[in-house]
Amino acid sequence: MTTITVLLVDDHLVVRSGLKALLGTQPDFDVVAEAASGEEALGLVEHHSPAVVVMDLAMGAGMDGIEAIRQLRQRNSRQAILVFTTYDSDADIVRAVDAGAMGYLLKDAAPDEIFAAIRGAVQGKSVMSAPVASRLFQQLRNPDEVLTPREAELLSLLTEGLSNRELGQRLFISEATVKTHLAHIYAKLGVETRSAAIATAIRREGMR
Amino acid sequence: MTTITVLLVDDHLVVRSGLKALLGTQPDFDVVAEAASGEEALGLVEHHSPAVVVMDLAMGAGMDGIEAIRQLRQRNSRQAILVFTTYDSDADIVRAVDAGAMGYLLKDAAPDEIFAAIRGAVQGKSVMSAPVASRLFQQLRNPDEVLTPREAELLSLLTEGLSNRELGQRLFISEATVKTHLAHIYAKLGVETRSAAIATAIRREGMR
DNA sequence: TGGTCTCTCCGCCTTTTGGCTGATGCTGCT
DNA sequence: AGCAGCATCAGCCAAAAGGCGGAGAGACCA
Repeated sequence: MTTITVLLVDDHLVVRSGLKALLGTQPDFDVVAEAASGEEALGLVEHHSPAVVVMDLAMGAGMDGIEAIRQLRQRNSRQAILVFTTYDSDADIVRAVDAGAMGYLLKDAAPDEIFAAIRGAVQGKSVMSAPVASRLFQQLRNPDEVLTPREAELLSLLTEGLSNRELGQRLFISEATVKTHLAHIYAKLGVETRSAAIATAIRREGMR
Repeated sequence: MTTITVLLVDDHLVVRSGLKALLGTQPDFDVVAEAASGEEALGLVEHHSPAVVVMDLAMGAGMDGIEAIRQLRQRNSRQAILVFTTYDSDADIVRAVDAGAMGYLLKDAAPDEIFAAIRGAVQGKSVMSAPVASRLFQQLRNPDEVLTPREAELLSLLTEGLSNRELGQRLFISEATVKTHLAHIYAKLGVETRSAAIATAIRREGMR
């Protein structure tokens, strides 16, 4: 039995100590360090070279989890990165996998599920919670409903409450183009109005 | 030194065990039970009569934290109830205090802050995290920005993505009245458009 | 080469929203 | 009695958003 060294990254102390206590019940896990922010995580990975990084996405201040994952990947570190977060937002899942995460777990996952995910991650297996997986499958099944990068960008700005004119200025495109994109977004989201699009977008993305 | 019995209520196992580990470092705390849902919490309070109930607001399924607090209060139980949650949403704070919570802590609070809050709660003191307190003060200082019940009702429906016409039909008022209410809501929220109102409303309410 | 996506842009027309002013009835407080 | 706040409604007008059809440029892939 090989020992698996783990770095925990979460801005909430209670979550870190809870996870640490949980992993402590397994003989093959060794939590070698904890970080409360993305910046801290980068430094600790350097010094400890853990086999697995378990990372929350929503970090209170500074670098968020996605960015931390991206930077870890760029430094060609060989850590397996597991996302461990509260919400199963479509955008977060895609972005995390895109950034190089090996797996995606929800915080309400059963202990055994968490253990299995970590053990799998070091072996190169990617593991995700059932709700997360089903979301991804649905996206694969309905490619029509997947926003293009540009559309996603627009939608994101839309949830800031910008007008068409402002959207155009911000993205350096004409208002006509903005309207075209919006029409496509509405169709894909299955809504008829900007308001409904904002509502579903914000709710869907898990927020904050 | 008296021992303070505590019931933890949170749907996330890691949070519960983290909090338990944290409270375990203090000699005067005794976590007598844990619940993963509001329903479970009600039963456990019956059997254990803890001095303090530490409760998360966002429970995955079933009864949410606010409702659990309300029901505990109705059963004239003498427990001090502490809200321990991730987001400092205006609405949640108000509703929790209204339902009978003694304090409102954020999950990123420092350990000492958590300890102090629990010890204070049994003595009838109400404690809240600094960001939470400042939100409440701001509401007291700027009563102009507090929505009337009717306005809040409208805003809530607004975040469903309804049009003015639909709002009117739903509330049995004319479209003219809807517009009047909306104008007031925009002014109080400090926004100019429906979109921005929806965005700030949903974000402010903490969501999920 | 041809087909498909994506992003970009146009015009025209209808509907929706928002700003402004003003007004009524009710309630509660002083 | 008088005043303030709330909820209700109206009309008018300008601005914003949305629906419809069409279209060109570049990327990518079979």
